[in-house]
Amino acid sequence: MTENEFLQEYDISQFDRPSVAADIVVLAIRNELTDNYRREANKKLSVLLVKRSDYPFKDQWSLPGGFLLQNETLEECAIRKTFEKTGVHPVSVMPTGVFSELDRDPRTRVISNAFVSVLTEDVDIPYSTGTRETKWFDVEFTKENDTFTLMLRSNDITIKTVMSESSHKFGEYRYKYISGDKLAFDHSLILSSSLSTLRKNADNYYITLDFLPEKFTLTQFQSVQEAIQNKPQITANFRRKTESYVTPTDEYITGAGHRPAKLYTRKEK
Amino acid sequence: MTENEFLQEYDISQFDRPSVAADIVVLAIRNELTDNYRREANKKLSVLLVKRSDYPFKDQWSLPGGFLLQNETLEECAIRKTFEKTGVHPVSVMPTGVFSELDRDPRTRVISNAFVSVLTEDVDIPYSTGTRETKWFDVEFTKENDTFTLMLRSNDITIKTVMSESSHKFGEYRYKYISGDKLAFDHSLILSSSLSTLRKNADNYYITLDFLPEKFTLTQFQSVQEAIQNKPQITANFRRKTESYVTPTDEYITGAGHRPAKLYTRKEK
DNA sequence: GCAAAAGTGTTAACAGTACACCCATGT
DNA sequence: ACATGGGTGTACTGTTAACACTTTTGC
Repeated sequence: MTENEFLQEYDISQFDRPSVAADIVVLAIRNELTDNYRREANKKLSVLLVKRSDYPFKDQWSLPGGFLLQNETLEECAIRKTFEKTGVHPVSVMPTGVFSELDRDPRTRVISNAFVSVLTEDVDIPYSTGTRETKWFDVEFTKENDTFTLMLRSNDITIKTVMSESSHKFGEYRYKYISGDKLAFDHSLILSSSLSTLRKNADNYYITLDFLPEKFTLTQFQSVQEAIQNKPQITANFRRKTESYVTPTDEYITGAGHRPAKLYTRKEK
Repeated sequence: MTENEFLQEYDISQFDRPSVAADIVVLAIRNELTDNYRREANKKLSVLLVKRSDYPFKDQWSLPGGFLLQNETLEECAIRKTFEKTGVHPVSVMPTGVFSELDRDPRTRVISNAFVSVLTEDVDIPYSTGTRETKWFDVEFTKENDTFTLMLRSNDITIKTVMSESSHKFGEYRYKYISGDKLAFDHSLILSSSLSTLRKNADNYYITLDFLPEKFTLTQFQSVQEAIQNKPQITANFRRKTESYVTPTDEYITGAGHRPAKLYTRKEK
């Protein structure tokens, strides 16, 4: 038998196959409102959640996501789903892990591939449009002793989940539920794990830069870095540390009530 | 309709489902032979490859791997496959990425989940047992300008693949084939990508420690670190840098023709 | 005794931290 | 004028690199 004959007779239905999905943690840096035209807004990290309209977990909040189509890669699936839910077309998404536990979906075996997308350009955040089924939630993920708390807050909804770390091998973060509210499926765990992975990886500046637009100011860069890692930086030091990662252009941003900021592009490695 | 009624009527066959597989880069630190009873052996990184006995890619070398069973997670699948091919039962394996390109398998759509396992305890390496269909190959993966070369050497076989980097976003390394020999499927690319991911992650000492046995000497630790990163360390400095990652026990290894070495355990984070 | 690995001490260079300070702008 | 973010200089501090050196063992 030749290779061609073999392939013609190959029967794919002889193996059980799980369903394969992508779930995306869509994050945005939300500017808090200020009454001062000069003052820079406070930055908060928000995540986009979708209220499920069907079973299973009907009416519960979940990460956007869906099943992989036959003619797309997982990254393409994640980008497509992000676009369908937010209207934003990210150039790329960051993989944060695969969730293959047996009972994570009550319908059938589903392997979920998690991704993170950080939107750094201004998004129209439908923060309080009553009846929509997608909403942005402020994210706080904090550790106290061995307990992790995920707080998700929209203007009228608070989802609080308490977890512990179930494994921390090979730089992967995995959590298990202790008490409190839950998102649909294991999405509270996927969200926590993806956020931890993003935070850890973001100490490599290239990863933050991959989320920024082509041209950006150093303050923008610093804001995104601070929002992701939830840690303030001293400007002078941040600039020196990131000096080798960026190239200055000769363009400036004006009209902000203070000295114009130089635009930079990322330096290729 | 209730959630239970929904689940009873749910038809999983309505969606196309790809096949899901795990492929494992099984690495070992091979000791080169020495004629001096006192002298420490030179350390080389080796990878376990399997000669395919069936179509497709019949008679070509490939990474061990196989399809996910319904009652196991991807990690369990990778551990099972590692055991089936090497006889070694690793406590855990490190995920290094998902390969979901459309045409990577000529039979049908297959999503491959890549893992790395580093065996740090002495393995019986069947380095030159003629007719076996699994063999250890010395690994060299080097970069020159924008060209990457993967050299795999067994005693009588040399597989040399030349590649370029196809993407380097979000800390993921992806390569594309330029010229030379190939492993079956896209396994040359998976191997290169997994090795790069391992090397980068290994600058976090916890990841190297995750591969070491419960008790180890600092020289063992340093050897594994050096083999993975292919970079010699100055002992005095290595010890100071890793001091906060390990806890000394009061056991010693004797009988090596020189001063006994203290055994250490990894310090939990 | 001696070769080899185990393990320590000393110094210099470098990168990161904290903070004081000046610059350029729109209202 | 002035508040604000943009941007720079400097002194201090902790980490890392390089290398010289001592200790302990089996043959």
